[in-house]
This record gives sequence, structure tokens and C-alpha cells, in this order.
Amino acid sequence: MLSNACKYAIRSVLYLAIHSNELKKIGVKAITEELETPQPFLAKLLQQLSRDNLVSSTKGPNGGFFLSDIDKQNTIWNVIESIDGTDKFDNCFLGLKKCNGENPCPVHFIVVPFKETILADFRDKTIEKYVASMEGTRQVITLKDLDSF
Amino acid sequence: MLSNACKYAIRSVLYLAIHSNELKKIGVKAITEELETPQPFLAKLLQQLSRDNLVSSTKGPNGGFFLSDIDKQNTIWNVIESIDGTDKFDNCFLGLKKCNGENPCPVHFIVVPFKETILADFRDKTIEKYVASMEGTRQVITLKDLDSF
DNA sequence: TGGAAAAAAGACATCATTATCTTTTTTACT
DNA sequence: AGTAAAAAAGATAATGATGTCTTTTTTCCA
Repeated sequence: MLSNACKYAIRSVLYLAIHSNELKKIGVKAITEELETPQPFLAKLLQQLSRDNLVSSTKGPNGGFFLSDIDKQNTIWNVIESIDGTDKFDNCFLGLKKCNGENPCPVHFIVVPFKETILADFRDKTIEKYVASMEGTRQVITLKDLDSF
Repeated sequence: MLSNACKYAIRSVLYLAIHSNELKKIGVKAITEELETPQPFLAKLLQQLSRDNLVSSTKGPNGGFFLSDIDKQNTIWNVIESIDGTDKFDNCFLGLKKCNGENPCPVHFIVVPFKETILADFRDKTIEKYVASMEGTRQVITLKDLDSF
């Protein structure tokens, strides 16, 4: 569904939302160590996110990446737009260009409700709210590929 | 979610389920013209499906591909197993290896119900039933990338 | 003002998916 | 038997995603 690149990007943004701020910037190296993602590859992704104003960064000593309060008003959807593009979500599950409610493919009515649910979440819920709901329901996990307890 | 290869394969199987039988075999060329898929690529996929006994075929003049009644007892899941493999469905939406109900990623509880619904459909519903339900609810469409009316 | 730290940028390498092309095998029909 | 039709099989090519490496730019700090 999402590319590896996009998964890395989403995890990075959530990680930065939780652990960084204007006063606490985090370097690529530290992020990749936490998230266990390929270092130069994630650097590229963070550059892209930075160009699209989804993460903030400063160069030089003590520089690094962080999420400003403004950045936290963006959504997962914005991240997907930046990295993968969102065309794929418009496409039929079986690849039929003309598939729609009038002219449904065999799995159309199974897939569409899911799409609407998850895409609404991605589109409407800000990063800030995402993090808040994770904390609220004890869903905070290390995004690292390790046990969190 | 599914590769192009797998989408082509599923569409081919459904197409053959509707339009072929032991007495009416269909050649690769005719199938690719209907489905608008790359000809040699689909040929490879049909070979694979044939090896896994998901479609039947005969060589020589008047030969071609078809679905026997036995073939129609298979499922979409079997097709996915044959072409893409099903590992991807076990993986977390954000790529976290340890994501589960105890230790959920931020989208876990949004994604899981969908997965269960659609995978149950793929796993339990035979091709035969799929075709029947398409007909029953007037969802029969040409699988071709064209208007069907 | 010089050195070091860090992101930014660009060029390059690798791999899987997608797709094509050619040859071989099987089979029906004359 | 010979020929043509069709799938089967194998080799090759093109593309995009993934990943790495090197150089440049910016900025802090001594």
C-alpha cells in the first residue's frame, strides 16, 4: 500500500512530533538509529519533507530536524502526498480504470468503506492530534523495531 | 497493495471463470485483448497459475486456457499466494515488525478490521461463489478497461 | 576567522518488478 | 508424416524503488 520510503517518512514525522521541538533538534543519525532505517535514504526523505515544510531543520553544529507547532498541524496525508503521491488511493483495487459505484469491480464494496475510513483519518487528523490520541489510549510505542516493554 | 501481476492474474481467473469451460478454451491473445494487459507478461502469469493448478490449459490447435469446475473451487487467496505471496498481509501498515494488539502502531486499530474483512472474503469465497455473487447483484462488469454499458 | 558539525544536493549503485523476445514442446488436423 | 497452432520455458531488457557515496552549503563556536 505505502512504499517503504513513505513508511519511513511517516514514522520519522511521528517520532519527531514526540521527541523534538524548536529547542531539541535531532540529527539524521540519531533518528535512523531509533527507527532502524537506512541512514542516507532517510536523509533524502527528510530533505523532501523539509522542502514541503512538513519538518523543520537547521544546519550547522547543534542543528538537526524538529517539528514546530506549525508543522504539527499537518497530517499523515500531507506526508503521503510529499513522498508517494496519493494517486494510488484513487485507483481500483484490481486496477480497473472505470471502476466505481455504478460499475463496480468484484471487490469494490468491500474495499471502499475501508478506504473512506482510513483516508479520512489520514486527511483530517493532525500530527498533533495523532500523537495526543496515541498518548491518551496508551498506544505510545517506540517506533523502533524492538519490543517497547 | 497487490502487484500489477497479481491484479492481472485475478482478473484473468475471474474472466476465465465467466467465459471459459472445458469445451470453450481461450488463448492468451484473446484474454489480453479483453483485459488490456501486456501479452507476454500475462502468458507468464498464466503459466504460473497453471503450474499451481489454478487454471487449466491444453496445448496445440484449439488449445487455450480455461477454468474447470474443480479450478472454480479455488479462491482469490490462492491466486495471491501463487503470484505475490501473502506475507505482505501479515505486515504492519507502517512496517513495524513488532506491531500487534498489545503493542499497536498508531494506525493498527484502523487497519486491522479492514484486513480481517477483506482477507476473509479472499480466503473463504470460492471463485465460483465470487462469480455467482457478481451475477446476483448485477455487478458483472467487463473486466476490460472500458465502459461496460 | 578557521574548523567542525550538520543538512542539502547530486551522482551513482543495486534490486525487484514489469515486460519482451526467442526457442522448445505438445497436440490437432490434413 | 507434415504442418500449424498454441502453451511452456528460458533468456534478455526496461523501469522504478531502494539504497549509498561524495561534494557543497550553511552555521555555530572557539
